Amino acid sequence: MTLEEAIKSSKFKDQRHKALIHIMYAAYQVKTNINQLLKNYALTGEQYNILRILKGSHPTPLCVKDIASRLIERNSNVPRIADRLEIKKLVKRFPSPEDRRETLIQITPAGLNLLDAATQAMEAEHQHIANLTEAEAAQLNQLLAQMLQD
Amino acid sequence: MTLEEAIKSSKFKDQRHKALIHIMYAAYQVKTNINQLLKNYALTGEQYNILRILKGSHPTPLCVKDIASRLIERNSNVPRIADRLEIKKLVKRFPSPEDRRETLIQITPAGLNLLDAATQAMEAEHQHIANLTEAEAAQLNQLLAQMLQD
DNA sequence: TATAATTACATGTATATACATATATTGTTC
DNA sequence: GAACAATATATGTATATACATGTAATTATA
Repeated sequence: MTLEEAIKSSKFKDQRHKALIHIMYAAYQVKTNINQLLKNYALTGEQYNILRILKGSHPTPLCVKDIASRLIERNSNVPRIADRLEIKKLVKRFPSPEDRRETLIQITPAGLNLLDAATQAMEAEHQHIANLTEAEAAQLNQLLAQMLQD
Repeated sequence: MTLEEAIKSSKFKDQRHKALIHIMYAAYQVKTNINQLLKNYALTGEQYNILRILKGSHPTPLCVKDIASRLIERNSNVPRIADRLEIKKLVKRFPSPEDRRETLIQITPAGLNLLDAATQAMEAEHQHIANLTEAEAAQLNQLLAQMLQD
């Protein structure tokens, strides 16, 4: 479905205005697709993102603020998402011995297993979602980078 | 800030994978920017979107499902967002005389005034956010449309 | 070193998202 | 027209987002 069909409107002030709406529509489509896929693993998008970040540093645990600094959506509430991961025993949590204000979070073997399975499915899905050649994707990345620079 | 700086990572499988993350990052930046601006009008992004949709059909009211069908985020809960707009007297709500299952929603004069002020600020902001020429924006739109097709 | 400022995290509240279920109304079929 | 199916909205629950506030630990400073 095109953007115009999706929002039943084609009244854009100009191409730049349309591009802003288009980006939000594309992001929603991508997110929805990913969330659907992750339901097979009983994970939400943010839970998956946090597991992926923790795997990146594994076996070194990360504190809450280091996880937050790697998330796109900075206002996600890492302590509460970690609560849910901990209940499912996908991460464990313990106070930092060096700075007892910090809570260190580490992915468990169960977390690694689930993440690997989800990531495999995700990569297959990514190929399906992004109907672009590598050259086109590179151009899209260049335009997005330029748009966001100030 | 570039995507890589924002998420402290540059490990992408390929350009297509990066493009998906990039789109979600760009959308987040745009949304955050817009939400900040709308705080001056005590509106959330979704409240603004619904007011804009209602203005589009004004003075004809729209039922809940027609509003939902024009939103990018389809799972937004229109009845509850309408609750909040109604409390602020920005919309009024009444059962449809033709089909009493439907609730018709209409933007009030106060809603129109607030929306106009917010929209004016929004348009100025849009020019600032999207650091692209019209030709570049058109190219971005083309790439997004292609990415989302089928 | 006592006090103040800062930092890190947890928690509270409002809103939104995602989805399931309930209720009222309308449409369909026999 | 009665029974059933479909539709429209409302409501309930879990999670996430956005932001304010509280609390403990650390750092800075007088």
